[in-house]
Amino acid sequence: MAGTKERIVGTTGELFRRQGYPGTGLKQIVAAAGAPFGSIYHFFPGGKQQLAAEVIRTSGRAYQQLVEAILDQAPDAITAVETGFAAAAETLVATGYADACPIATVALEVASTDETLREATAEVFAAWVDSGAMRFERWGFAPDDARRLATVLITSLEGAFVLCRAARNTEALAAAASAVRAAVREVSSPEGR
Amino acid sequence: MAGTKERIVGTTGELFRRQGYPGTGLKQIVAAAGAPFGSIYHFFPGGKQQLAAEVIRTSGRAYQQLVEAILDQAPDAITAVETGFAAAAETLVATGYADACPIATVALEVASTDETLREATAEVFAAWVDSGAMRFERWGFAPDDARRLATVLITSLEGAFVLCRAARNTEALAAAASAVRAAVREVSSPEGR
DNA sequence: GTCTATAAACCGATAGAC
DNA sequence: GTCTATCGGTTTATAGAC
Repeated sequence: MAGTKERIVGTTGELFRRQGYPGTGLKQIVAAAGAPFGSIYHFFPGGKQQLAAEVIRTSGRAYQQLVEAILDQAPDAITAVETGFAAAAETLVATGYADACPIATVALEVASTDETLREATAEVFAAWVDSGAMRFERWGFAPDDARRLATVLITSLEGAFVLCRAARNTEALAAAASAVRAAVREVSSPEGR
Repeated sequence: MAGTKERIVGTTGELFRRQGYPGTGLKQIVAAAGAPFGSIYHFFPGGKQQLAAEVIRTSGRAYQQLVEAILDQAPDAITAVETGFAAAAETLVATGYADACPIATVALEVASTDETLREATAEVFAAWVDSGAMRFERWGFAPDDARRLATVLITSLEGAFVLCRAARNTEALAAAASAVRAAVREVSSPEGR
């Protein structure tokens, strides 16, 4: 039994993921959330921007926990990459190529248009990198390698999401996975470095 | 001395790159292009959607030629990856993290909302992969490796653009470049395959 | 605090003068 | 082919009843 505010934030997150920030109207949000229009300005006096900032941070945190749950089951980095990309592909297909990254669309939209929201997306991505780096360190990598590999993992997923959603197939996800595996292996057995 | 239509298409491309599709108004387009409002519907009877479709294909083709010009100067794949990512980082910094991929924002926005425009973005990405694959073949890679590496190159760039524009630094671009290099090297000297 | 009504501005799209 | 005026409709945001 979620409160009205939580329902608005959750619904807005789903709409942002599919339609982006300017593409989603407040009217559509309250209609989908089953909430009265005034509730938005009751809970978010700062209007659409304040709602968006909270949505970015909330769905960013939720997605991070989802990915962490997957990564933490893996015994090593290669297995983690394998299962992570497989799970992403499954979700993508199962949702008709709609549910990829919850904030990427908004991140690109606000990067040059809304400094407040850009900072919110930057914080989310930074938290993801930190979270991933911690796990790569746990799998035995040195701090800078761990940070670099976590960045590689996230950028590869994000880039593959763009191509896969456009093409409506998972080819880019498979190719991206192979590159991340290569990057992990190169550090694990550094023969040409 | 570009015609009004070409000026509208060019201006719209720049606005889409920064603000996305629903975030850019037709009024803003004609104002920025110095064209009368009626010209849009004179040249694009299908309205905003038809204009967007032409913008996606046009800027997709232009960006492809830009990248090809860089890749064709490289003697081998590793050098090409190196200079390609370096050029992307330079452009990003020089434009205040605005000029990254010309169609990624729109691609994510329309992927689940406009089937016509989604197909346009899919065609552009497919052409990019074909173009890159041809060059990797020229550098000595087998057809499927070439296609996979081209896909890796494009997805890595796209994903890095998302994080770099959000964070306003080029760290993700550097990490992504290292992964693409690793993927190329792994095929060049396949010891663990 | 919940909900409705409405304001003021803006949207895409159209009509029609020139 | 250029340009302006305007139409409905929708947007974000607010005022105020309950």
